[in-house]
Amino acid sequence: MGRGKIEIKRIENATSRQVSFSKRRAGLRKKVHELAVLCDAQVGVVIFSGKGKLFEFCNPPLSMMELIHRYEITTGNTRFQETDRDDEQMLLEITRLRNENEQLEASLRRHTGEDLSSVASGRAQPAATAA
Amino acid sequence: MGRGKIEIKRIENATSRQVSFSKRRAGLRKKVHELAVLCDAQVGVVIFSGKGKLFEFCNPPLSMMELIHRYEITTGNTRFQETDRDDEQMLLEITRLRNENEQLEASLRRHTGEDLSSVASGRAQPAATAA
DNA sequence: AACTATTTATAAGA
DNA sequence: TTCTTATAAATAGTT
Repeated sequence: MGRGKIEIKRIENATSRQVSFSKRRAGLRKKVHELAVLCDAQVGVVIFSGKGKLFEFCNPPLSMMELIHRYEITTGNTRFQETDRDDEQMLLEITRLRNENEQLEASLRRHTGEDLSSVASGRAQPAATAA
Repeated sequence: MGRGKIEIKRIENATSRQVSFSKRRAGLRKKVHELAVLCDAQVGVVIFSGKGKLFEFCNPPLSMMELIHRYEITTGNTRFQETDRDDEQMLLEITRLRNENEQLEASLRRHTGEDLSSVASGRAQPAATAA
């Protein structure tokens, strides 16, 4: 779409490449916006230039990170699956230890009349709310 | 670009909307491919239709997940930061509980000659290797 | 799915 | 870089 037809292959001239990159990024952004609005879709685009500079666009209501999260949930391709499994095990371990602890304290109370504060020192706020 | 100019607002007719969605997705895919090849860029697109169906495209050499990873590293916007903090706290809690437990067991041993197996049942493999 | 009248995007030039 | 414009490409409405 221009003064001449072009082949779709890497533009060798660095200046032309940069100019096309800039123009086509703008074009893509517009297309994404139109697609999202016209067709009621959620769209996110991530672009890294050859030199590694990041460009991104994403239409409301989701942010790019939210969209990525939805993507990961939908595909099941999430590095969180592994993490979540570990977290679940840690949570189970914490629960198990707390129960064991309570039983030990109860047993100890049965065998002594002493205050347990000397052995079971003040407990900090638990951190076991993580998912 | 068609028989008539259209306003950029949600297409109310569901059939037209679906047709436009399909056509424009194809157009977008082509634009993404051209941008990537012509300008030597890495591009990834994620689209969720209104009904939640996922469409994606990403040019080589990266996969979408690899691109997302690069995105997260570049922006520093990774949900791992938060998760890591929670994991660290859980690990600390597990360590604290185990220490407390040991002390309780020791105290209990001091007060009884009994086997503790009745109260402190066999402990499972700890899961505390998560990052 | 195809067609095509139009609109839109953009390559090259200024 | 920004503007211009000739031309290629995308697509809205139609069949």
